[in-house]
Amino acid sequence: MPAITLPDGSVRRFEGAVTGADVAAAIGPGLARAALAMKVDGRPQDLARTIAHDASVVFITRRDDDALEMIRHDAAHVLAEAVQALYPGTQVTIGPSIENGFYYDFARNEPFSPEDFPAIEAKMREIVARNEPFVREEWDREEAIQFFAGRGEGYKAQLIRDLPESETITIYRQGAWLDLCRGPHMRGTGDVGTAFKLTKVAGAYWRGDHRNAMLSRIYGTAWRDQKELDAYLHQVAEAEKRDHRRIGREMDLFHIQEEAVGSIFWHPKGWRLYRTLESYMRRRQEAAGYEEVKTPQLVDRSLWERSGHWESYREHMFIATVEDEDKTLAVKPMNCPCHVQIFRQGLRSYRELPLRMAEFGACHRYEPSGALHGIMRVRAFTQDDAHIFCTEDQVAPETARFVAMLRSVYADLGFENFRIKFADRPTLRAGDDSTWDRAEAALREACRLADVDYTLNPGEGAFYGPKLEFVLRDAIGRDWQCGTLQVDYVLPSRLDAEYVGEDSARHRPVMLHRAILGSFERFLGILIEHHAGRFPLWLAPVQVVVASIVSDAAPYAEEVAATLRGAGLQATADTRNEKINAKIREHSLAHVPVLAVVGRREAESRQVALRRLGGADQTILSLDETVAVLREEATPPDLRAAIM
RNA sequence: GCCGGCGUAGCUCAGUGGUAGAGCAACUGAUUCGUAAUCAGUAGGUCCACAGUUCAAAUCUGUGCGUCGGCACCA
Repeated sequence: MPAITLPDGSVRRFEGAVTGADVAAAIGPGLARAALAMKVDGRPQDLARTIAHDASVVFITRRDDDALEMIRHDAAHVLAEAVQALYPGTQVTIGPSIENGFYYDFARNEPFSPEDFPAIEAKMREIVARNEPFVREEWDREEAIQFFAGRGEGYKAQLIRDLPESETITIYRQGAWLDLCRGPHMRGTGDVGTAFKLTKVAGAYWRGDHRNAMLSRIYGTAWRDQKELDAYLHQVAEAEKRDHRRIGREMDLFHIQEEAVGSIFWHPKGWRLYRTLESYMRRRQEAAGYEEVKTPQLVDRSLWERSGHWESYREHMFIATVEDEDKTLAVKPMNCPCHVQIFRQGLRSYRELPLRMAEFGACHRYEPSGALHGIMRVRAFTQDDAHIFCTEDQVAPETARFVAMLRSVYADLGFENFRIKFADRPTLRAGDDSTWDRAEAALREACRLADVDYTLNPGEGAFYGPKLEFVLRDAIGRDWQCGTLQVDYVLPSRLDAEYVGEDSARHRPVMLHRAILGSFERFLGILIEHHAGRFPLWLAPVQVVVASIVSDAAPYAEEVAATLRGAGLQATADTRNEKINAKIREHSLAHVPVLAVVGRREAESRQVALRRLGGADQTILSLDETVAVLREEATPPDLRAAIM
C-alpha cells in the first residue's frame, strides 16, 4: 500500500502498486495530460513504471528543465529510427542529449550530408506524428547481445558486453523500432513535438578514441515549442556576428594568411588593443610583486630532455638547426625551464621566497591543423606567464593571492562569470604517486582557503602537476581555458632548483605555473567576442573620431582631434567630403565608442557634440570639458582605482 | 591528425562544360550638407595551386594547400 508524497507535502495512499500515470490521473485530469515523466525519490523514471513502496514523487511536465533534456534524448531516438528507415545497413551507436540539443553517432560506409536533412527531418516528423509509446523492457544480457549481433549491430552488442554485470539491460521500443537505452523516456514519440532541427554532420571517433573507427555524427537542436526554437536559432545567428574572426576583419585588427598558418599579422588597431592589454597586465603584475624577465627563443634540446618536454611533446615542437653546428635547438614551446635557469643562477635563500618571475613569453607549438581556430588556437602565441618559486607552506597563500588577482583582472576586463576546473593526475605523468598525493592535497587545501568552487576534471592535469583551469566561454558557446594555476613538485627536481633554508640545508622549492589571460591571442579573441567589438573606452583601439559636418569646420575638427591626442586619447579627425549621416553610420559600424561632431556652430563656440556608440542623443560640451570627461573615462581601471 | 563542407573582385555572394557577374568598398568628378548610406562615372579577376578528361573547364576527375564545422589533441 504505497504512500506517495507529493511536492506540496500532501500524501496519497494507493491500494497496491500503481504506475506514475495512475498517480497523476488520481490527482487530476490536467496533470494526467501534462505529466511526461516523473522523479521517484529524486530519480527520473518513465511514467509507466510501477511504484510499489512509499515514495516521494515529482511529475515532470513540459515546463520543467528536466523535460527539455528528455525531449532532446527522445529526439535522438526518433532521429536514429528515421535514419535506419531511410538508410538501411546503418548501425546505431549512441545518442545522448547535450546542451541545446542532441546528437546520434551512426556507423555507415557513406557519410551523411546536410542535403540529407530534409528527408531525415520529414521522416522524424512522421514518427512523431505516429506518437508511438515508448515501451521499456528488461532483457537478458546474453539474449540482448545475440539479438543485436544477429542484426549486424556490432556496436550495440559491444556496448552491452561492456556494461557491468550488475547493470539491468533495458530496451526501449517505439513501435517496431527499438534501442538499447537506460532511459527514462517520455510517454511516446509525440511528446518530442515538432520544434527540432538537424544542424550539422561531423565525424566522431567511436568512444572518443582516435585509434577507433570514425562514425558519422548528426547534431540537432530541440525545444519545447517553435517559439523557443526560433529564439535559439536567432541567438545562434546573432552569435555568429560576434565571431572574432569576422570582427577582426571588420575592425581591421589582424589577419592570418597561408604563408604563416597559425600565426597572426596584427594590424595597427589590433596591435594597439594588444598593447593596451599588455600594459595593463604589466602594471597589475608589478603591483602584485612579480618581477619581469625575458628568456631565449631558441634553446638546446638537452634542456627539454631534462625537463621532460622532449619525451612528451617532441613532435609538437618547432626544431631549428644550423649547418655548421651540430646542435638541435627547439623554439621554446613554454617558458618554465628557462625560468628555472634564472632561478638557478647563484644561491637562493628562503628569504627570497616566494619569488614571482613573470614573462610575456612568446611560445611556438606545432598544434594539429584541425585544432587551429582564428586567433584563439594558434601556433605562435604569447603567454602572460609567471612562475612562483615557493616553499610548500606558501602554496596555499600564493594560490589564494593568485585567484584574487585573477578575479580582479577578469572583472576589470568585463568577465564576472567563469568556471574553475580542478584537473588531477593524468595517466602519463612524471613524478611518483606520493609526490602527486602531496601536490593534489596542497592544491585542494589552497582552494579551500581561497574559497574556490571548482568542478573536477579527472585525469587532465599537466604531466608534472595538478592544475586549476579558469574557463571562459566564446560567443558561439565554446569553452576556452584561459587562466591556469599548476602546482609542480617535479620540474624543480628534474632541473635541480634549490634554495638554502632557515636550517641552512638545501631544499627544493615548489613551482606554481600560472597565467591569468593564458595567451594574449586567445584572450583577445574572447575579449572581442565578449564585447562584440564594442570595447570599453580604455580598451578601444580608436577611442574618438572627430567628424566635421562642413569643410569650413575641418580645421577645427583637426584641432579637436590633436587636442584629444595631446591628452593621451586615440583620436582621429574625419574631414572627408561626406554627409554627416554617412560618417556616423560608418564609424558606428566600426564600433568607435565616441563620435565628436563639429559643424560651424561648434567651431565658432569652441564646443563639440559628443555622441556615444549605440545612442542617438548628443551632449554639447566645451573642448576643455570634453578632454576632461574623456580622459577620465579612458583611464584604465587599475589606474583609476589608484587615483581615487 | 581524422570525417565532412567550402575556396570566384578588398568584403558578401551569384554563376552546372561554350566570351567571368552583382551589391558594397576603392578611385575620379560633382555636391558643403546638423546625427546610421548624396549623385554620376571609372577601374578592378592566374575563378586557391598543380595534374588530368574534353574541340572547349570557374564548372567534371585526382592530388596538394588553406579555411569552416565537429572529433581527437592542447605541456
